Amino acid sequence: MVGEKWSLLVLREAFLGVRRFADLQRALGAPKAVLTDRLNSLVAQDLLARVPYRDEGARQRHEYRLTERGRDLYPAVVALMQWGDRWLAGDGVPPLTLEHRGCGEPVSLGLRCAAGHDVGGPREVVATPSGRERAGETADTPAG
Amino acid sequence: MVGEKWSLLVLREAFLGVRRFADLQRALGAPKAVLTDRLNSLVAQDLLARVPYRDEGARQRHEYRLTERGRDLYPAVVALMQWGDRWLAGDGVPPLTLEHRGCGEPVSLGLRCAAGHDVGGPREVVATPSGRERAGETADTPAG
DNA sequence: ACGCTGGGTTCGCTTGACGAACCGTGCACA
DNA sequence: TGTGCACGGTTCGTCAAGCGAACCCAGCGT
Repeated sequence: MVGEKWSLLVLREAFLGVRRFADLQRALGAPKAVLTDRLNSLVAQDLLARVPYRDEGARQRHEYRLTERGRDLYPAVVALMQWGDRWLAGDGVPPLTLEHRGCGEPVSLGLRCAAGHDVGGPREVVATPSGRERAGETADTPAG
Repeated sequence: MVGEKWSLLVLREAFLGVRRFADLQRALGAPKAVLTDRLNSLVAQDLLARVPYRDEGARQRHEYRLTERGRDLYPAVVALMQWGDRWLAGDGVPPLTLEHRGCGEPVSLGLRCAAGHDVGGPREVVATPSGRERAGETADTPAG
């Protein structure tokens, strides 16, 4: 659903507060036609909403704002950003630090279980489809 | 980098312990040619490694295992899975619950700041490129 | 010698991404 | 009253990527 080339990038910009077509285009460098298409499908999927706005002394236009469904993708986007900051540092794009509004401390994303333990990675996790056993794949020792 | 259509799907299966070409192809339904291509580029990007194995009474073959770089994408994949379980439930694919190995409690992904506060969403976060101010976009009230 | 299996490659077609050019509405200014 | 401009698109032709079906090859068991 977010597998098309620009979808996640558009959402990332949306999370950073970019809402206008031209700003998105500038920020991403995507061709207009593709951006139009991607925005339309994000709207169709109810990840973005097209809302009218008007600047002082300008005609009415539309901007694209996150819906609840779209906002809920925030962790996924942050996870990818953190990965990029960790592994792709120095590729031209400076890392982006996220700070908790008010408290000012850096924000990070972590996996933890209901008992409060931090989870380090896929090895510490067992996946079961809705409680039942997963059929006999090679799944007993994941992710090595 | 993970924007090609199947990359994240391949990684998801990898996190679930699927390592073999044929199993990946069965699980994903991707055409062989595309899967080959995707696996090669994931290997080239050092997200997967191609390691030899041999089953009893079979010839030596290769399987694809996550590298550290690849394993580090786990939070991103989990985030997308949780999003899917929340918003796409009932679309045929049953949700997958992740349990902490040993403790048995369900695992979930959360955003929190260094002071220990849970962060609810993009509104509670201020993004700054490596500490400096972001240029005058429309970024003062993000993600509405 | 033969066939089976896993892991591919090749082929022809369709779909998507791309940049450049064009369009149309409505404001500002002359 | 007309001209220019900016935003937000659409259209067009080209080129890359995704697709299913068919084919291929190494090596094992029989």
